Amino acid sequence: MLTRTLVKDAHNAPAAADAILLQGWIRTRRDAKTFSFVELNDGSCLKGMQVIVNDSLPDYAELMRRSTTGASVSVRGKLVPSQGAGQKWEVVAEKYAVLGEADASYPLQKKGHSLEFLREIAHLRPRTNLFGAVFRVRSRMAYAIHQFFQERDFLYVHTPIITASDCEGAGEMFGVSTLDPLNLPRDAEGNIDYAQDFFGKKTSLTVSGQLEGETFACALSSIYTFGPTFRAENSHTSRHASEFWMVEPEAAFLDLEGDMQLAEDFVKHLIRDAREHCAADLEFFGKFVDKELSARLDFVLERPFQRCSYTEAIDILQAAGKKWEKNVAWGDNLQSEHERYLSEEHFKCPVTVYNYPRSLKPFYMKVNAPDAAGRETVRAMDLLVPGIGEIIGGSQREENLEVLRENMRHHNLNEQDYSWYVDLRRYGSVPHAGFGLGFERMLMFVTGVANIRDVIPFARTPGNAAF
RNA sequence: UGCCCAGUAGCUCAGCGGUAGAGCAGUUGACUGUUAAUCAAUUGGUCGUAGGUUCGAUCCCUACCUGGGCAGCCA
Repeated sequence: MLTRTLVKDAHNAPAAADAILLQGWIRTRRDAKTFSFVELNDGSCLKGMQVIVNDSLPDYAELMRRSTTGASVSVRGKLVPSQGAGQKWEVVAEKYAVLGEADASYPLQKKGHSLEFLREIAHLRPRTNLFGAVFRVRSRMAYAIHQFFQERDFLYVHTPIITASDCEGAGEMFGVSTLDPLNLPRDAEGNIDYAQDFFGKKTSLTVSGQLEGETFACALSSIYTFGPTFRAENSHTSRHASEFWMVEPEAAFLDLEGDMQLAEDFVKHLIRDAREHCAADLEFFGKFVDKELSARLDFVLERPFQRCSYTEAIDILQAAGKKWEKNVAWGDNLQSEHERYLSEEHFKCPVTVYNYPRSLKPFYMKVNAPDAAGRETVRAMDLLVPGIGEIIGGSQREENLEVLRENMRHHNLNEQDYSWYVDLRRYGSVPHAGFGLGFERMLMFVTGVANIRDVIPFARTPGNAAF
């Protein structure tokens, strides 16, 4: 029995072969006088394999009638040097079968489609060059994430998807409930009585595994999570999705400085890995998606990321001599236009902004000593990247029990709701830090694809959960 | 959630007060070691939905729906 060869491997064959078996989908067919060219793609690589089907094969006319774009075929034949210029090898079919036809209603054509249209046929778009390439890179990057952390002795921890904790500051949550919405139980005050719900309390889909991740870092030293995350924000932008994947390393005995370095090494590792293992796909993106891609990725690899404190960033923005939509003053959030200016115009490279005003950040971030002007900051950091903006957000966590409690009061949080989290500071507390990287945003950066909906297999955005 | 843009053939778009057009795809034929093949012919549309203005609306107005962009929220 002849085993199947992937198109990718056939292209890399060291020598001609008397018999190989290819199976895949037809991208296009071109008929010549006594034979047809059938271009077969199986998703293993960008480039299809050119198959020559001679009219001497039995049922040639009928086979070609059924060999339309989108049909699936099984081809057994000889791998021979191509007579044409476009490829090294081609396959001369000896046995040729159409497994599944694709009639005229098949929506994918040889010529380009708009990304908006392809989103409507998300079940078929991986059959296009662009999405095949995107999802090959996505798969490789997921692998590279594990490789990076495993090599550094970070343990992979599976934090819960359904959670009763609210990683405050991360965003709105999707509720998880089995209560009948038409007949909700009420407590004495008329509020929904979650005590009668499935878990006996109010639960939601996770917005971050960070708090749970910290508990494992405070036992196993260095951990990471990598999984889906859910935010019920009504965001309509090209870089927000309601369901996305996040990588969240957390390490004990790590400070903000080390956290920033880890983030930089991590991002560079992913880019280097994509360069090495997805070269053909990246070349495709460089040609059809973003002409600057290759130069930008090289540039990012070559230089250290810039670092600048929030306070310095404010000074830079105020000295920029630009008219801002929103004025910049110490204590304000950096707006999109400010972040863009820093990474795209001022530093012209990825930049890590750190030590943000305490008032802007969640309760768990470690508080710095006040500066000369008495201003309070926390050890937070955001990695800003040209073209996308924030790709990583992280911080050193507050390990001091009393300061953490004070922070919780400051944020109007009930300590009882976070008792297990507070315990980490009560028993053997250690300095620790971590960050979250938006996997899709990283993919946008690596591929040059401008919309987050196009780097997720099936995008969930407000009002849209087809498929 | 706010502001903005767009919905016309299967796809990408043009038309814009007088009743609908192109390219591609499809179909038919020709030609050819082609590779987004080429050439010729041809099929295909209650112009997003509902109201309104008008003698007359795809075109102007309003609302809604859908898609997209930007901002906020963040990753």
